[in-house]
Amino acid sequence: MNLQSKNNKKELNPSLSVDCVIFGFDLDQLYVLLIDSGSTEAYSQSRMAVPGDLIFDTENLDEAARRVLKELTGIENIYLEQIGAFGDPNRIGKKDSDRKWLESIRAEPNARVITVAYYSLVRMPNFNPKASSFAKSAGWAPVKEVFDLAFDHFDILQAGLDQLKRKIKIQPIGFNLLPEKFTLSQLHKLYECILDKALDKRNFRRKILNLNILTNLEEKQIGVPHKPSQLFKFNEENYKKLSEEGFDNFGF
Amino acid sequence: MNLQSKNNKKELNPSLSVDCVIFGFDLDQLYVLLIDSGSTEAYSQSRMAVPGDLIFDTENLDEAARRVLKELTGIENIYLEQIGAFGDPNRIGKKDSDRKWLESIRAEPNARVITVAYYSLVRMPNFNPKASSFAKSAGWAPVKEVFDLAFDHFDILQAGLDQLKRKIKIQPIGFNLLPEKFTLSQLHKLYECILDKALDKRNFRRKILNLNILTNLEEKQIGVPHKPSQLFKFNEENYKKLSEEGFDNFGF
DNA sequence: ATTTGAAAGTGTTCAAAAGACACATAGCTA
DNA sequence: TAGCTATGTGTCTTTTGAACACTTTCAAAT
Repeated sequence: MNLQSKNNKKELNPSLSVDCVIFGFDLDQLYVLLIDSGSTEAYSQSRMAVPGDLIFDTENLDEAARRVLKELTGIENIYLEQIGAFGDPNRIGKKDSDRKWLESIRAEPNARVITVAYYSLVRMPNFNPKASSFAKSAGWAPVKEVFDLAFDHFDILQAGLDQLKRKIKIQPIGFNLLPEKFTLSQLHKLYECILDKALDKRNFRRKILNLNILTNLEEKQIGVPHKPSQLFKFNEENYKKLSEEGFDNFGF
Repeated sequence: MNLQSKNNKKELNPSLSVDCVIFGFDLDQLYVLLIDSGSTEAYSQSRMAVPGDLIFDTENLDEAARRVLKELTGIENIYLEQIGAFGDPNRIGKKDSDRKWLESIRAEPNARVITVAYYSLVRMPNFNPKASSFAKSAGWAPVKEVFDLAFDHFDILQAGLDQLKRKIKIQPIGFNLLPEKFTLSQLHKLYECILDKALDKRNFRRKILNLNILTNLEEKQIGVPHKPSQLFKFNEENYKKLSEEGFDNFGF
């Protein structure tokens, strides 16, 4: 940082926000939590976006992201990782609909806003949007059915998804999307959804079991109309040992 | 982004900067370009930092980073990748020396500054700090000998190094650090320096040659006091083909 | 009671890649 | 011409990845 140029007119004092791409998984497909930032008095069209807020004075970036998540979903201690900063001068004013919305709602609709994007993984059943007060118009959308979002939020979503794909190959963060007790099939399905490709069932099981980061709960599914599956949970201690040994590849 | 809370006192209008971790390689070890932001009239202690500047009104984040690089080194078209945003409220005021420096040089020494960090890879001989007008006090420091930098720049350096390690395993960006013509030993050494571990010579050669992204120039080193080595160059076309086929692992 | 449907669970074989390892060669220099 | 120094090369073993099909268990329907 070179802040010697004290009074250069060209310098920037933008607003700064965080935006959170919140992923969920319902044992069948991957979802993202979207809010409808339209449907206000002044702007009535639906306008899906990733939740976010301006950053406060005293909080660091992670804290701001956690606050947004907490306010929206009530959930704390969520898995959270920074995607990066998005700061195109025109990022919030590219589309007509964005400009109209900004005019309807902001004192300075042309002010530049730079955002720091995060993605996070939550256990979907822990958050039912309908039950939240904040989220009058929040809901889970299947990631594959999202094509268009406010501002550059579609780019942010894609960047989050890319990072999740990369990350899940080198750290077992996927457990944050599953219930505490889960079956190998569910885990298998999760990896297929995130990586967006089919994985051989037997090979997947062998590999994940060989990692030794699952504890077999010696407990079975009940009430399912087929052979009941063993339930497992994530074994954090073994995972710690594994990572200390310098583990860095799931190889899926 | 949820900008509905127009006039909330707690919101933030920070300054925004970019900081660039510029890596170089002299065929022997990895270097980082540092500037001495001390040695001004008002503050005379040496104070090494990564180069950076405030972001201007009209430029996007990548452009700002490129501008900093250009101004400092005169080099354009450098390989550049965002590391992420660093925004701890206290990131520039943690150390006594930082606070003193800020007081000596800034109108509002306590103003919050959020920075977007980049790392970039340059061919060291293309930039000799001594020859640059801007960089009266810029110089290359061996990465392994850097222990302490201004603000949170040491953290930023480490984050850049980590990202470089990760990235070089899935994209051959290392060529940006080598001269256009290089030997396999030089490439080998580069990978060892970045990954900070020994790699078997024969296995390395086999793997890198099998990728088919090197063109043998049928040209030899001259004047070396040992068996002269073949020279190679990076074959961009073959690399493009390779990545389109879905290549994502160097496996070192 | 029997059948049906649906997902669970399980091993082997083949091919490819990773890892370990040692000596002859070419050019400079003294 | 002897010595130094880094180059360049191949094989074997082990590990990992990929392909592949049938039996089992339970609930639900008949």
